[in-house]
Amino acid sequence: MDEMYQRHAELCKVFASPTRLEIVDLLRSKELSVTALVEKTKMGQANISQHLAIMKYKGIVTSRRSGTNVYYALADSRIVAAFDIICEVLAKKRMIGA
Amino acid sequence: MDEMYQRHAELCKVFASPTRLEIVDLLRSKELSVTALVEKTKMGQANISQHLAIMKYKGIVTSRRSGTNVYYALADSRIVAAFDIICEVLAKKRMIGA
DNA sequence: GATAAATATTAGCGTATTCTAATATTCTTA
DNA sequence: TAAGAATATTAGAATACGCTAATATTTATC
Repeated sequence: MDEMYQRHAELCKVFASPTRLEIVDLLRSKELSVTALVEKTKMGQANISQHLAIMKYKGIVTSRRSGTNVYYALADSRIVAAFDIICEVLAKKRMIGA
Repeated sequence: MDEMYQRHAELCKVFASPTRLEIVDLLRSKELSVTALVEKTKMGQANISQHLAIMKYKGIVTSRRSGTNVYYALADSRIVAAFDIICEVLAKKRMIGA
């Protein structure tokens, strides 16, 4: 039971980084290569690779190789659902002014 | 746009701690005093108070004083929905064996 | 096989986080 | 107003995190 919260927290840590959230958002509808993610996020390549490695290890994304490119995609569509719920909560907070 | 991911991440950080997740879970159906939360989580009082302060600042919980007791409750029921979605994703991962 | 492009890995620095111990504050009751 | 219960705050240590720079690996093409 206690270990369950630990596992839950480990998974949530994935969403505790702005860069990883941006990656999730970019992958919500289609897979993208590392290069594409680097261009869109305007972050360093090593950094993006590290974040993708973390997300893959946590089971949030999958990867597939095609030539020299590696394409990443979300492993579970419910991730987007959770993402959007947090956005709703944020939007509500804005209105209240918190 | 970029700041949106920052704010989103700040909110998700609340769920990146096993102790805070346990607090959210304990508060899912009813408000509880700090003492009750300390007893149920078996963590130090200072620690629980700190976590509650973080969660209150982030707008995840509300508090109400009654005598010497302070009762905390979830501020938005959708928090539980997001919590449960992550649990579903975790359960699926268990089956796959990741 | 050498070269070039795409991606991954490693090391290290600065910062943030979580916990404990000690102390302070708030509120009730006598 | 003094004492005790509930809660909050502060300081400090150990650990974890996110980024950059440099280097290594993988794959395709010549």
